[in-house]
Amino acid sequence: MTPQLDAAPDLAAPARFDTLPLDAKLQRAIGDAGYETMTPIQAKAIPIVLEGRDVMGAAQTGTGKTAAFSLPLLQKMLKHENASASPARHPVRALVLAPTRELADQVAVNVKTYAKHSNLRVACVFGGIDIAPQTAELKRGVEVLIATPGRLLDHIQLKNCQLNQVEYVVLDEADRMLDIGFLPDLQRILSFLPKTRQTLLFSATFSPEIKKLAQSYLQDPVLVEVARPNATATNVEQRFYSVADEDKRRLIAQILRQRDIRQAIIFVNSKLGAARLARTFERDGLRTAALHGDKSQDERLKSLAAFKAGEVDLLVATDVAARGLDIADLPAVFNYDVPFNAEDYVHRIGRTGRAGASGIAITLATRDDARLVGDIEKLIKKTITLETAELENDRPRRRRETEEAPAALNEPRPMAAPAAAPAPRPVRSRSSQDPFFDRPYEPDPKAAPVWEDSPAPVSPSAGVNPVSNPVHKPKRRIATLLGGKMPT
DNA sequence: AAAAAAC
Repeated sequence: MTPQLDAAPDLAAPARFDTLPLDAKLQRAIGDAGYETMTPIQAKAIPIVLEGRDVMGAAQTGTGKTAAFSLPLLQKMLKHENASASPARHPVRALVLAPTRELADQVAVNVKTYAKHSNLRVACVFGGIDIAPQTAELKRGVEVLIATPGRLLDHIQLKNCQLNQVEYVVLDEADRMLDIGFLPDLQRILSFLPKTRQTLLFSATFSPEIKKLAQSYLQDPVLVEVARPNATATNVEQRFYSVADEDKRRLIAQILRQRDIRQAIIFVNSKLGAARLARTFERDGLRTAALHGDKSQDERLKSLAAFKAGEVDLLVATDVAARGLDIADLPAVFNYDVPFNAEDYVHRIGRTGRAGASGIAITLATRDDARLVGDIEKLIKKTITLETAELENDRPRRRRETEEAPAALNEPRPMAAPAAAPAPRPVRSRSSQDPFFDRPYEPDPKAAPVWEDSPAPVSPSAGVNPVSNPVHKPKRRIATLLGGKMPT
């Protein structure tokens, strides 16, 4: 064998975590998690963070940015790990900010996993839930704090935590944290931190304007880019369909069946739209959950957990779910609405195709969406071909009188609408045009219980009829529902 | 045209 051939595999081999100068406690946790080799963003960013430099890191969705900042940050934190033994006040040493509560929670779960063999105390605070337990935890002292901006400001105001000795700040989804909606809160929070500190910004998307703005929050930063910013993950198949609004639901049903997709997130642009669409899929008997800002935090976390656990097949969500959420092996993402911001498109479809898996992203565009689709094309630098949706079963036959109606239709709908509520919409009149309703109903005895088993009405502020959930009807899995042929 | 983030 020639020396060249011997050398080649070594050069190509991805760097291993165990080559990093990380404490044995962290190495053990990495090993426990089953991680061996680093992703490109991890291989590049971790040594630079360890050096103490400010970093602006850009890498595609699903390539391990959380570990890229968490591991070196924890390494740096280890010098504080026995602060809990000291009777003095315990200042926060590292702060991680995230734009949504679910993402903050997820980051905290990750950081805690990496920190589990150390004595570091990691806490997470966000709004929508009882503040008292968070206050108690903060007062006992934490070294690493993960937070959403609003609740953190609350805690600052209440003097529940001391941020004047923060050494490390991470902005996860940094471009979002720096955008106009978050910037005032962010600036207030930063005003409580020491000027001398290490700042890390990570995202899959950075616009030129945000990049420039970000410079003012960084000192002599290193730009770590493993892909052109705004690049979509290469392992996600992207398709765009031109379709009328009223056909969108049927097209989704058709694609789910044709491509045998077992689970999907369906993104819509508004909370009301999410609540409504989720309700229609639910009426169709699909195991569906909704995730949007008009739901209680308890419902939001339950929706996400049920989806992650596979107890729910369709998650209808607003952009609250667009960024960062790591749902293992999610096969598909639908954009029921084209997102208003092209960046959000990159993040939405980044929920699939994570950690090297393949995924499919399907965007449904009406004729009014041409400009938004153009924006996406420009951002991701890929040519978009708008396909015309070929709807099967365009004129479904009417069910004959003698034929037994699907059980789903015969079941009494639990419409216990309060007297004040408007009458439920007449869903049945549309049923014969709806492929879903023409499916025979086969209860799946093995189907996992649906989390909504306790009444979880959509928030009235969402403007949806406050009918209680059809909870006692077993939900059908997509596979069961769509497994057979469509009626002709 | 919206969503998110505190009470």
